[in-house]
Amino acid sequence: MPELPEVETVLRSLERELSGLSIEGVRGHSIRLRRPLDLDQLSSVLPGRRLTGFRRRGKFLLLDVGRAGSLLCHLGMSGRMMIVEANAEELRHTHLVLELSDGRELRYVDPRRFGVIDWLEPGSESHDPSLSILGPEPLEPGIETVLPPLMKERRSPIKSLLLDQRLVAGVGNIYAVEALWRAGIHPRRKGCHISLARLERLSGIVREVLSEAVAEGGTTIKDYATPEGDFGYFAIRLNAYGRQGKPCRRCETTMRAEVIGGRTTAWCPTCQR
DNA sequence: CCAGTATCCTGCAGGC
DNA sequence: TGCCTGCAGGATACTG
Repeated sequence: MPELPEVETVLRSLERELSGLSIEGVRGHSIRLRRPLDLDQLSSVLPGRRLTGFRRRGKFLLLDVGRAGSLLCHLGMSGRMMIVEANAEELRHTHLVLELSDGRELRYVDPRRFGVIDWLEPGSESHDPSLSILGPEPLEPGIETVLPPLMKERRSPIKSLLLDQRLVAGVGNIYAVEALWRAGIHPRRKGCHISLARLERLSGIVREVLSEAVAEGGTTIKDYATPEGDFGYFAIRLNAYGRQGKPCRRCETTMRAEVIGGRTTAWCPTCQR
C-alpha cells in the first residue's frame, strides 16, 4: 500500500490528532510480522507515557514516546493505522491497539504481515538494520546532486535503482513508474547508460511527483486510507502505473508492462527511451 | 561486491 | 456456486 506520500499523509494525520495524548493501555498479540511483534515488551514500556513526536524516515514512521524511546512502524504492503473510538468494531488482522487518554484508540492493522512494529531505545536508531541503510530523503534539498552519481555507476535497470531504499528512501512501485514516464526514460535502461544530465532531471522529477502526491493525500488504489478513514486522490493523476494496454497520455501509443526489479512496470514504448 | 530471484502472508478478481 | 491461479502499494535472504 504505502510509499512515501502515503506514509507522510499518515504521519500528518497522527501528528494532528494524537500529539500530547497519553497511552493508557496496550492490547494485541505477539505475532510474526517482518520482525516479531513483542507485545510483552510494548505493554511494559508504553502505558502511562505520552506521545511526544511524530517523524518519518523513508517509508518508516517513528512515534516518539517521551524519553523512553520510539515506536518504529512500517506499513509493508497492506498495513494501516486507524484512529477510532474505543467502542469501534475491531477489524480482522488488528495486531496492536494503543488505548489513548481521550477515549480513542490507535490501531495497527496489517493482513499480509509484511509490516514492522518495533521498539527503539533512545539512540538506537543509527544502529537499526533497516533505518541505518536508508539513502537520502527525496523531498529534502540536494537529492539532484547526491543521487545521479550513485545511479551512474550501477548496472541495474533504472527502475530497480529507484526502488532501492539504500539509494533514495521512500520511492515505491507506483512513483518509480510515474517518475520514469514523466522523465521519458525506459525503465530497463541501466543506470550507467543514462547521462548525468538525464539522471539529474529524473531526480528532480522524483521529488516533483512525490510532493504532488503528498499534496493529494497519497494514492488510493484499493484500500489505502488515512488513520481517519480518508482516501488519497493522486490516483486520478496517474499517467503510467496500471495503464498497460491503454494509450499513452502523451503520444497515444499502447502502453506495455513487464516485471522489472520484481515488480510489474508499465511504460510507453515510444516516448520512454 | 553486485545483480537478480525467491520468499514471507492474506485477500480478491477472474477464468473455468 | 466453488475451486484454482495469479497478482497486489515491500524488504530481505539467498544464489550465482
